[in-house]
Amino acid sequence: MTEIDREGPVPPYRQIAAILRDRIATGEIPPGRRIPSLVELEAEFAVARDTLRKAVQVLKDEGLVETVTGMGIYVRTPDGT
Amino acid sequence: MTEIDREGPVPPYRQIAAILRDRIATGEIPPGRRIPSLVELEAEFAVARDTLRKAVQVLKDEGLVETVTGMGIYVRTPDGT
DNA sequence: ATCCATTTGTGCGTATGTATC
DNA sequence: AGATACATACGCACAAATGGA
Repeated sequence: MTEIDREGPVPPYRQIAAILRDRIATGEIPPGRRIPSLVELEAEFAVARDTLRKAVQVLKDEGLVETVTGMGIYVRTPDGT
Repeated sequence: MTEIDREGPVPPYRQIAAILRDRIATGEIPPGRRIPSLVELEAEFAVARDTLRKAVQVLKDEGLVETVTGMGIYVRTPDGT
């Protein structure tokens, strides 16, 4: 369980986005691989789906990940995919 | 078609769980027997599969039923199975 | 061995309502 | 009023297991 600071000024969805962004940057989650499902992330961060959706949306807007309906959310590779 | 109250405070998935729990308790659906499939329940209660999934999850947590992929949802017997 | 229909399992996308700050 | 968060519900797509033709 990863702790989220609910007191500070940074909303949970931004904190989670930052954490996932870091995991991608460090290669902990390499390109082409799927990131944990919303259900798993829900358990890890103890937040609602809605919050996770927003966090993922941030990464999608940054072009770091892309979602595939019925499959999951994948880390984008430098080139295609 | 069994009616579900969508006005009250009790969410549909809890109402459905209660209905199925009652059918099991009264013996209407005896131990070892299969419960109607999700498709059939979908028709009976006019709700989405996601809602039924949650209702079934409640009964699974209570140890009343168990699911078998490709087969169905079965009422557990006091002893095994 | 193959194919297909059935059934549950697992994902995400979207929408609505409520509550809090 | 607006942003954030949570719970619930519905829809759609794909995967895996089972059983029968």
